[in-house]
This record gives sequence, structure tokens and C-alpha cells, in this order.
Amino acid sequence: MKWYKIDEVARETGLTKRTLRFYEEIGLIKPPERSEGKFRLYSEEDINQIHNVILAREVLGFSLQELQQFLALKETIRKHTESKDEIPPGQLTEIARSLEEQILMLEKKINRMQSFKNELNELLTHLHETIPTKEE
Amino acid sequence: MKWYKIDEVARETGLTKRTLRFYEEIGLIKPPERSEGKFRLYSEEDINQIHNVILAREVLGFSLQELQQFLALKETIRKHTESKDEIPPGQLTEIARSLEEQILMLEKKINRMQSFKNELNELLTHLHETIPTKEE
DNA sequence: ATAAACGTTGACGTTAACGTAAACTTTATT
DNA sequence: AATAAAGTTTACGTTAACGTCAACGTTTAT
Repeated sequence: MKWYKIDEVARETGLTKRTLRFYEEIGLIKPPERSEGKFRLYSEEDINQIHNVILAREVLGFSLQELQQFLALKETIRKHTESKDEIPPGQLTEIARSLEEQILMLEKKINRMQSFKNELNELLTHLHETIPTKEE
Repeated sequence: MKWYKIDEVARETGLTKRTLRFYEEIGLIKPPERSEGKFRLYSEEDINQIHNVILAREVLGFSLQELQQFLALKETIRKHTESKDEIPPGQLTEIARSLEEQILMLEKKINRMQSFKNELNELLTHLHETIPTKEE
């Protein structure tokens, strides 16, 4: 198994070393292994998880706190569907409801962005009409 | 013409009075009229502009600085298309390019959100399959 | 084995985007 | 006319999300 030190991970993910430590500190990413001394050693899976966090952060536009909640939700579901974890059906429906809520939120955002984009496109069209063409 | 004081505008827009003054201070919204004393008096158009700012902020997820740039761009275009302002064609194409860039950015974001949403939907489907139905 | 390079943990600094409180003025109400 | 209610500016406070620096320990390279 190959291990990566923090600087490699930083360059790979585009985060800074500080941010990696910070995200670990607030529980956004799980603490990686350590060398005999104290060096952080990240596995490929760790790095994948970090990429997921980054993706979710960029896409959702949440605060890190909200992001934590969301990732915790996903983790719960992942563990459950891998049957590593049994969840009482009452909580399960609650979790499903939570997830549906997030999806609806996303859909709303997407729709708003789409209509905003459409407006901008109209603006652009009008603008192009006012630009004189090269042919005379 | 009807004028609105800051508190009404705050309740109407959902911003706080502080935020209204702050946005004015940093030039995100234009300074409204004033009463003979010093009270801010907003017109309906002012309020509309504020709503636009809020929409752009929510949809674009920009910092207020970036938002300023963007709104300035839109203003330039608006003034131009209303022919209140003549712009040399060189700058015009530059402006158009800027706008196209923003649109592409939006499109990218939308696509990412869409595929993220799709993932969540799959997750939800799998989750529902593990929930026992009411019939036995 | 010793220096250079890299890592670690504090801890204080910074920036954006407001919140909050004070001291004062203007408008509305009785 | 006087008091309350709402507004004004000024200025300091706060929170999130890191940046930066110091003092020190660990690996790697020579």
C-alpha cells in the first residue's frame, strides 16, 4: 500500500497543507494514519474522500458546518447500504426524507441558475446585435 | 411617487437595515434619495434593483466584490443597449467576451450540480429499496 | 552523523460580511 | 411641545475559513 505525505496530497487536491489539517481538525475529513514519528500518511482512499469533500463543497455552496452534516448523512447511508450498519426503519425514513430535501434544494438552485443563465444569454444576443459586423 | 424607508425595504427584501447600508457603502446598490433630514428614501426601482442584487448573489455564489464586477458589467450593457451610452466596438467585444465567460461558468456549475443531484437520486433509490414496505 | 528538508502543534493574524451598541438627529404621535 | 419611534453615523465586535509564524521534532540526503 502506498502512502502519501501531506505535501503531495496538498498538491494533488489543490488544498493547502493548512486546509488539510484544518479540515481534519473540524472533522470534515477523517484523520489519516501516522508514521512512527508523527507524520500524516494518507492512503489513496483518503485522497478520494478528500476529493469528494471538495466536490461537495464546490457544488453545494454550503458552509463547512452544513457540509459536515451532509457528509455525515451520506456516510450513514453508505454504511447502511453496505450492510455494515443496521438502522431502525423509523430513522431510515427520516434519513430518506433528509436526502429528498437536499435533492429538492439542489433542483431549485439548478432551476434558478438555469433561468439566470437564460437571461444572460438574451442579454448577450441583444449585445451581439449592436456589434457591427466585419463586412461593410 | 411612493417612497419607502429603510425598515420597510428591509422587511420587503429580507435584508437587514445594516446590510442595506453596508451594500450601499460598498457600492453594491446605489445610494437612494434622502429626506430633508437625512433619512434614506427608496423608490420602487431602488427596491427592484436590490432584489436583483439578492438574486444574483444567491444564484452566482460570488463574493460581494465579484458581484460588484458582475453587476457593473450588466449595468454597462444595459446603458449601452438603451443607447444611453456609446461604447467603442473594441470594448464591446471585450464586454461580450466577459459575458460569455460568465455564461460558460454558470453552465459548468449547472452541469456539476446536475450530476451531483443524479448521484444523490441514485443513493435515494438504493435507500428506498432497503426500506421495508408496509405490506407483509 | 549532520545538515537540509519536511512535518508537527500551538497560537496569533487576516479578510469578508455583516452584528451590535453608543451617541445623536429626524419624524411621528399624543 | 414633548416624548416615543425610527433613522443616522461611527466604531468596535464577531464568525468562518483559513494564512502565517515560531519553536520544535522527524526523514532524507550527503
